[in-house]
Amino acid sequence: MKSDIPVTSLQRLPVYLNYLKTSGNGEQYISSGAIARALSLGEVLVRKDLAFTSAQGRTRVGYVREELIAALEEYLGCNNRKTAAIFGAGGLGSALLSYGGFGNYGIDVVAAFDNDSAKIGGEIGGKPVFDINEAREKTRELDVKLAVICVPAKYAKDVADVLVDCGVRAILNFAPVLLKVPEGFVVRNIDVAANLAILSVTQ
Amino acid sequence: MKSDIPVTSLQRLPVYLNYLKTSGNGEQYISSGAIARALSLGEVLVRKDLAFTSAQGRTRVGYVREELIAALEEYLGCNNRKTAAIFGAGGLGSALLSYGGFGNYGIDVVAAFDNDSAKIGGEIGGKPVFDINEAREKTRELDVKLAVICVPAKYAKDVADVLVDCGVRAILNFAPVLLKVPEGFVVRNIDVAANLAILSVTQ
DNA sequence: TAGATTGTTAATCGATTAACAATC
DNA sequence: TAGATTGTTAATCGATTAACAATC
Repeated sequence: MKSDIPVTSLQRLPVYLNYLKTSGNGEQYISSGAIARALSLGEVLVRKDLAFTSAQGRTRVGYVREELIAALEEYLGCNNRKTAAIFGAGGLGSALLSYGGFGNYGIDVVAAFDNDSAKIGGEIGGKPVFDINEAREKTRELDVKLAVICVPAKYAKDVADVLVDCGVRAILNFAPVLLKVPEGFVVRNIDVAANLAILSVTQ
Repeated sequence: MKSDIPVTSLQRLPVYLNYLKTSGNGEQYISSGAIARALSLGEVLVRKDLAFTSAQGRTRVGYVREELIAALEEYLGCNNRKTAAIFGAGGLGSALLSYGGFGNYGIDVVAAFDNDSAKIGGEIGGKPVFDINEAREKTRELDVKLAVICVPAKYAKDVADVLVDCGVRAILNFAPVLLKVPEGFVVRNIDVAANLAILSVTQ
C-alpha cells in the first residue's frame, strides 16, 4: 500500500501538511486548486497525491481541512510515536538534539551517541549522550527505530555499520559519503554543502 | 548550457565527485561501469550525467580520474569562489558556521546574521555575527551570493524578504515553510524533520 | 584481432498534465 | 439548473534504460 506511492509524491505530503497547518484562518474547506496555487503545483497532481492518503474530497467544496490534516498525519505516521537517536554530538548533532520540529511527525529524539569522553555521560538539549560502544545495548533499551548520522565523513561508514549491527533500519545521513547497507535498511542522504553548490550552479 | 541539465543529473554530480575523491588509490583511470556499480546506478546514466561536464572518456579505458574530478569541479563551480552567509545563529546556524565542508565547492561562509543582541557583534566559528538590520549593507559589502536560512519557521518569510531586498538570489532554506520569491531567485528546501518522517514511512 | 569501453540513438518506464465524466 | 469541484482515464513529457555503432 504505502510502497505504491512514488517518492516524489511522498516528499510532497509534508509540504501539504505544513501548508495546511499554517494557513486557513478557520476556513472549513480547502480545494485542491487552492493548495495547488499556493504551492505552485498542478491541481490534478495535488489530488493524486492526496488520494494516497485516506482523505476524501467532496465534490463542489473540496476537502474538509481538519480531515485532510488528519489523513496526512495518519499517512505520515505522526500519531504512532517513534524513537530516534542522533549519532555524533558535534555542532549539527547538538542542534538536532535541541530542535523541536520532530515532534510534529511523531518522532522522539531520545539520545545521542558519541565517542568523545568529554561528551559521554552528559546531556545536550536535555537528552543523554551515550558512548557509541554502548549503542547496541542502548538502542535496544530505548527501542530506537531511526538514526541520524552527524559525524564527520570519515566516521560515517563505521557508524552505519554499528547501526546495521543494532538493527536500526532507517538512517538519515548528513555525511557526504555513500553508505552501503543491507536489504531492508533505508538511507536518505542530506549533503548540505552539495545542496548549496547545486543552488549556485542553478542560479 | 547548464540550464539544460536535468535536476536529477545535477544532484548526482556531487555524489560522483565525492566518490572519486575518496576512492581510487592511485588508479589512473575509472570507467562508467565501475562508478555505476559503486553507486548502484546504471552505467549509461553515469555516462550521460558525466557528458554534461567537459569530461571526455577514452574508449577501452574509461575516464582519467584526475580529469574527471577536474571536470566535475569545474562544472559545479568549485573553482570560482562564492560567498555565503548564514541567517539565524542558533544551533543549526552555528553548526554550519563551523562546518568545513563548503570549501570543497568554492563556497566561503563569511558571516551570520541574527536579531539577538547577545549574539550580534560576537563571533561563531571565527565568523562575525551581524545585526539582521544591517543585512543590506553587509551582504553588499561582503558580496554575499548565497544564503542559508536557519531561523525558526515563523521568521523565515521575513528573512526571505530581506534576502530578496538584498538581492541574494540563491537561498537554502531549512525552515519548514514555503518561501515565495520573485523570478530570478532560487530556493531549495531542506526539511530535516520531514526527511526523517519520510524515512520512517518508507521503512 | 578480439574485447572493453564510450557516446548516441531508440525504446521503455514512470510521473505529470490534460480531458472528462460524475456529483452535489 | 448551472457551476465548481473531485476522481479517473488517456495523453504527454521527461528521465532512465536498452541497443548498438564507433574506436582503440
